[in-house]
Amino acid sequence: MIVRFGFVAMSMQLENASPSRTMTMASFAKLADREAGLRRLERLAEENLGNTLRLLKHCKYMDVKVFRFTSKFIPLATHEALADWSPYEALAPAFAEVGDFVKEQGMRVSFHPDHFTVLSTPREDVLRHSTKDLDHHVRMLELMGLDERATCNIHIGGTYGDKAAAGERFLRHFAGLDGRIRRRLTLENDDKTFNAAETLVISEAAGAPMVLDIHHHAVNSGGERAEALWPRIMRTWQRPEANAPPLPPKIHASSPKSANDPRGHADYVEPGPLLDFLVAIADGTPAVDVMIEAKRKDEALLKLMDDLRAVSAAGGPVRIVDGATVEIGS
DNA sequence: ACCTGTCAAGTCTGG
DNA sequence: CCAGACTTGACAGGT
Repeated sequence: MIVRFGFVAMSMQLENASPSRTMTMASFAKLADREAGLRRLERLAEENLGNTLRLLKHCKYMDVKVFRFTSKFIPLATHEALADWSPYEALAPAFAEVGDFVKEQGMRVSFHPDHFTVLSTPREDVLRHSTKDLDHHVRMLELMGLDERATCNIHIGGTYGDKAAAGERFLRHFAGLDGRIRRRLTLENDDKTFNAAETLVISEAAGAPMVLDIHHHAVNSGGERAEALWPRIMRTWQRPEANAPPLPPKIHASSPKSANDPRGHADYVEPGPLLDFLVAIADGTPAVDVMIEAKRKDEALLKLMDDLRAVSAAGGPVRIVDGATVEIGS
């Protein structure tokens, strides 16, 4: 089984390379010239995209093929007070430049709209904002010229005291989305509400791939073993409706911050539990991509690769392929 | 140069 | 019904 590792949004190694510089609404509102303010937001976005290109070049240097973009490229992009503003045309060349590099390098990229995007909501206004946010993310991928292998990962959302009803509402709202949005969505189990087994049922019903977060599963397992769910999770990645070739399943990996705060993310990733899981699924799984979600970002990935090199050198079930790829099992 | 409170957004819990 | 927690990088305003 080929395992490619990736990381999220930013680098702890590159200096002054934030991809998510922003401006608060309070300081925007203070500006005398609104048009000049909008140009300034667009300049910030260009800077964020430029820094993302630097990050992608850094990925190339590290052999990293799997990367998640920040959701904060364009400050205040979907803010109600700026609804008349469309930054997309002005930013098209900067997005295209990022997309061209992704395609040149054959990278797998994604977004993870944050927890304000909730398709299980009973509130009409929240659904409208969520849909707008998803459209915003998909539009950025389209401006990059990336096909439907570039996805947006979301959680099922809140339960509002009735998980079954929330799940049904999610499916109804999901079905109501534009195909161009729907076909890019992946669904992830979370650490509080919809666990892996529950997310899997919804993924299957929606026809959307499921991202398995093994840390979330460790703290919200519902009594299931992730290995037992794996064959079904794998099948959700066949994506017959997508206008793009199939992708390897994706896994999120992080480690508990402490016994006190088991849901928090630690600086680095403990190799043990991750390796155990990968060994357990290696038979019958040709390839997976593993997103490292640790506080130390790319440094955590490099440290994990060091740990895996040590396992390999000690005769463990790991073969190092390159700086961010290993082979496990046969 | 460095520190602290705040930030557009949603949901859950506890009072 | 409302305040605070959750979680996170970066701003904003202060020293």
